[in-house]
Amino acid sequence: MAEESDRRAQILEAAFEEFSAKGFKGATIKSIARAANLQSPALIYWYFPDKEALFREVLGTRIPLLRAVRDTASLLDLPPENVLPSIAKRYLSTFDSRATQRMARLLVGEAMRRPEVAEIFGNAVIQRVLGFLKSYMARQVELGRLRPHDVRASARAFIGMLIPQAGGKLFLPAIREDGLTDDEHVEAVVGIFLLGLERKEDEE
Amino acid sequence: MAEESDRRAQILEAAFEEFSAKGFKGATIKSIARAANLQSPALIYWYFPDKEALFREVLGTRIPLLRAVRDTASLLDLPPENVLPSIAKRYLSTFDSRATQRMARLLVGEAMRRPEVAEIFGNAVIQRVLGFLKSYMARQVELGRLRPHDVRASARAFIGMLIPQAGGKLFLPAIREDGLTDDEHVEAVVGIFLLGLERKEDEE
DNA sequence: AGCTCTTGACTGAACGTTCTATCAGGGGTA
DNA sequence: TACCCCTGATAGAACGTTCAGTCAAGAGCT
Repeated sequence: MAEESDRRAQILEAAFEEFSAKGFKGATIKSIARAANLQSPALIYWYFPDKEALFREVLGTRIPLLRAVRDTASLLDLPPENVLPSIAKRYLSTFDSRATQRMARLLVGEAMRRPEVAEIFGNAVIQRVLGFLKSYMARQVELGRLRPHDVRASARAFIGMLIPQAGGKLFLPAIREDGLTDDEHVEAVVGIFLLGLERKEDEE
Repeated sequence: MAEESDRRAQILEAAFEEFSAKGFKGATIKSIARAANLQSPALIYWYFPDKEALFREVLGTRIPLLRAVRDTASLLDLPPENVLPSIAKRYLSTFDSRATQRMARLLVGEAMRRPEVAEIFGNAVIQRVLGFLKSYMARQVELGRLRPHDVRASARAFIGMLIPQAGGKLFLPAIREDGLTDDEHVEAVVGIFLLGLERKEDEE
């Protein structure tokens, strides 16, 4: 059980590479076999019943549990001046990893056409991130560190503010043209966000 | 010149439908012909040299000049309390149109795999929106209505705050689950944004 | 008017290639 | 021998594309 078959892993890795670069339709069994250095594409069918199953397994084994919101229970009570910049930077730096970039391209690209991928994407990634942010915001309102507001909107807003910057890394070089660095962006938007949600002095 | 050949338009429409639903690889000449009610797929080759050219023409003729940032020169001097909610609502309501939804799916989906689509997308849509927002923000800073700040970051932040909500309409039903309406979202995030960029009382 | 010739729009059949998937069999190890 | 891992050949379908040819509508001539 230990090795989980060298070959299997090798095929999965190559399939991940091909699928993320060309999409499900664009990647072929032959191209995957070539990328995996297999002498014959037929070998793939020894490990996987068909292309569809191979694709599903790539998705299943490679979905990243986003580092940015892992081990977050302990963060709930910490003040936003510390937590938000840290989350934002971790979130953006996630996209510096080649593996994450490929996974994101794969997920976003296929989610457009395959509802089941959209669901995986929505549940595994978006829901988790938004869910954490909502509960964090709610907790901070409770603690009186943020003014009362609709946390569904602020959670969307916070993660959304980072998306154009992430998009620049992923597939839109046009965005990068003005040379704004991650740190500059995070500092600016967290500043706006916190001032915008500051508890008013005359309240409570 | 007036009609631009009924048939041609008919094929373009069907191709748009097919490409946006299944992607370039997923849509076939045959499926496009069927969608266009042609008796023979061969007819497509009378109007277009090949599939690639058909795809390019679909992109070229269907790219939306985003309503949200059209005729914007006149907005530059108007105060953000009026302009920003209006832009945000127009931007989000754009995605209620089926044609825009399909175009967005097509652009985002193919931009992942085709750099030339990413470039079109980047230049035709993103650059225009971000460009307008940057100059608007800069102008408002000049007028003393917003505090001085990095407009590259605030432009990204403003449009970004709306993206999760737009994504919910496009392909991520998971986001819609908490029932936040466009108007609620816009009101909340514009509130945060404006408070966050308010000119401080003791300045100037 | 009647006739032929040309042209633009369209079709069915077919081409060569590429795709996924199958299958009979072979080498290595126990 | 028996089993697992692997291969080459190939089936069968689908792909984009080409091509010869049909057909209705008009142009030009008589």
